[in-house]
Amino acid sequence: MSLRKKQLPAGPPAAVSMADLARELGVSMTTISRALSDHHSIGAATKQRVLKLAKKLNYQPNHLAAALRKGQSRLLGVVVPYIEGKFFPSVIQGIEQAASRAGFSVIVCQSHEDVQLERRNVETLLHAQVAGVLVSLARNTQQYQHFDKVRSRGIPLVFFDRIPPTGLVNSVVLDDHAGAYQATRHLLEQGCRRIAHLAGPQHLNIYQQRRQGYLDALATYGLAPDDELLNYSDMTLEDGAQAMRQWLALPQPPDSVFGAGDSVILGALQVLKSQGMRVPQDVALAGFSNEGFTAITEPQLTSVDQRCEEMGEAVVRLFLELSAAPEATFMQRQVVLQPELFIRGSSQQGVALPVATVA
Amino acid sequence: MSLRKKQLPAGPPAAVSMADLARELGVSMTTISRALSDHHSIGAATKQRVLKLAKKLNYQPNHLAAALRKGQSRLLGVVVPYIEGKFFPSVIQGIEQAASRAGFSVIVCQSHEDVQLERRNVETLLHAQVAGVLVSLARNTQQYQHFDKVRSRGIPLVFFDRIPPTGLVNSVVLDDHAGAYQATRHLLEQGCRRIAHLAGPQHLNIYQQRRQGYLDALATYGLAPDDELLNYSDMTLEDGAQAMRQWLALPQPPDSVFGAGDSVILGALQVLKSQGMRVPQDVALAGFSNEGFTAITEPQLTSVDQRCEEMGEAVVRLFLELSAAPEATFMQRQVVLQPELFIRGSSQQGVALPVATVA
DNA sequence: ATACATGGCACAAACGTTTGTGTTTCTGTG
DNA sequence: CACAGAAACACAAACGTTTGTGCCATGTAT
Repeated sequence: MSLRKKQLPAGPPAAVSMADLARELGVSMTTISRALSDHHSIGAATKQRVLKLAKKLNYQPNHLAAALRKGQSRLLGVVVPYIEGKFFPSVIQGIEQAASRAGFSVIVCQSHEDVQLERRNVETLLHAQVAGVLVSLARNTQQYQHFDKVRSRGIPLVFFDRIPPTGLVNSVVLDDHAGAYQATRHLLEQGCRRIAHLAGPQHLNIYQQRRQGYLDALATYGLAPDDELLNYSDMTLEDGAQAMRQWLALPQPPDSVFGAGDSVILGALQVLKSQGMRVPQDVALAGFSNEGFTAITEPQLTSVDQRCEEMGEAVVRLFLELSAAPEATFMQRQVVLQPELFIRGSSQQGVALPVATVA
Repeated sequence: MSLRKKQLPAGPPAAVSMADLARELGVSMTTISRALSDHHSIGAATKQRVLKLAKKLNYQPNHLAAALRKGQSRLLGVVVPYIEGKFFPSVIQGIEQAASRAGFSVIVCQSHEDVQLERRNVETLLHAQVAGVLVSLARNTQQYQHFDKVRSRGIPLVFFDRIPPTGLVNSVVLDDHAGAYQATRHLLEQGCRRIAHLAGPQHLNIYQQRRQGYLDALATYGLAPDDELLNYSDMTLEDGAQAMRQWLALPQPPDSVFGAGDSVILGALQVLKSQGMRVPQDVALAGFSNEGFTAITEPQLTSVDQRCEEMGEAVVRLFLELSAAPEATFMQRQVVLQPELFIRGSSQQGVALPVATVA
């Protein structure tokens, strides 16, 4: 009724497409498409006109259509066991950064340490036509056929941190062996000689490596490993507490503990304190992952940092290489990052100043 | 050269499409499509044949094409300020669960507390043709035009936890006021009368509500608020430490502190311990969020739990309602969840048994 | 002046679905 | 027997891009 310049279509959002631009400018859609993607066969003047009108009409490219046509989207699928804690969020953070720089978006799925869900997640990602799949394995994943589908579709597949035992994959890992070796050697340098180890499930590469690093460090000092001091578990806080209680009951308890995780070390710490033992004087502690809470326990926990963001970026870099060289999907590259040991009060006297660090 | 049953196409992944099924079965693509989506105009027998062949040939529907045709994907976009800590991962967890039940996948983006990035994230999601956008605002978001685009496209928009001050949106929030009220009343019931408050940025609805809950609880006990005991900050650990030091220097220091977050309370705790004050005897503490670390400090921290997973599920439920009633995009619904107070040692003697709980 | 390369653009066929509108066959009813 | 109506399926046009190829001007070398 009122005198508007143009009667806006009432309900529908009225998305503006290339066809609209083409009509408006009196050129073909080809020209529009090529102008927007900066194709060489389009004149500079035309490009300008197209760009300008696109801004003006607030043209939003439909990535779905593009993806359909090109058979490839700008989506990256990520599957992780969980996103609590510090490690995976940080890695994802790194992935997002690098991905968005390269013009990719990221879908994150959690497997909740369950192969079933992991399988379904991979399906979901394939359905979403992702351009790549980045995976850190669930704890109980022992079979890997669900990943064959990814490769058979020619989609780059990169594992990180928790990778399949067969080396025939592209992967980014931390040098877990080196991290464990450093931590253990640090304990040795503090004078410890009966060093216990809280190990994780050995079918996971990372825990295997950490255990080996521990053993090798002992060997360097000419120490034989003591089976009594080697505990295998799922690395929960309770697991650490239980193991520590058993060790304290030994005729000759350990003088220090290196844990393949931080929670498990926290469990040990709580038991030690409840039994009146002093940390690090009676028993020194070192963990793995450099979780956030390592800085707020008393004493603070020495721990191995995993370069989370770097790992995320490396994963994306590797993906980009793979997708640049389509034939190279069957390549096997492994990127290894170096960890860093954060020394705190749980393993060294004089460092245990929790409040001083805050001041 | 060798005698295989069929010469497999060498390189290409050879994705099987509806056209393939149609050819194989000698029917039209229409039939295939309708059979797969269980349309009523397809005979039961035909449906069976199609389903069977689909399984056999391992047919994978191309969601992109479907989304293109239908103008809507099965993707849900989520924008959160960050994914560290406990809250957002848990909410996302809830979202994922509910979403996958409804056949949706989830894209997660972080705004890193930056409006700029938030804006870009929303763009990215729109480009990905998401079916819905679920947002928790960045700390410094004060303008909201970038969300108009979403609504103008007719895409359901749901805010959660951190929502715009204008009530004209669909949202899911915690009853922050009730949570703060409960926590403060709990301190009052412990005999505290000089209760300080570590408040957050007041332009965010949640911190405003928490402050008000604190004030109202005081009022219930006939206590007037003391400006000296009200501290505003960004709620970091350092902020909490600094405020606590100032309060301890007062002629009449507080006998307890309620913090709008857990980190900020942790900062206060560390200062208290470093100055030889006993918690909760000299100063009782209560925080907000029920972060993981509240259970490992000494004493453990009393805190308000935010029903994270429930929130995630509620967000998706609301989204589903909105997308079911397309016209209702301009509806304004607000779902309010009730928090739960977890009482631990920092506010009540006899509860502070950190190790006993582990045993 | 003819031949030839080149820049700048248009045609039209894909990509894999969904869906409104036929078209055929069959069953039951008047 | 004729006819309405349903059941079961096919046709073909979308959805918004990308891209190989073809066309027509120029401009340059011969």
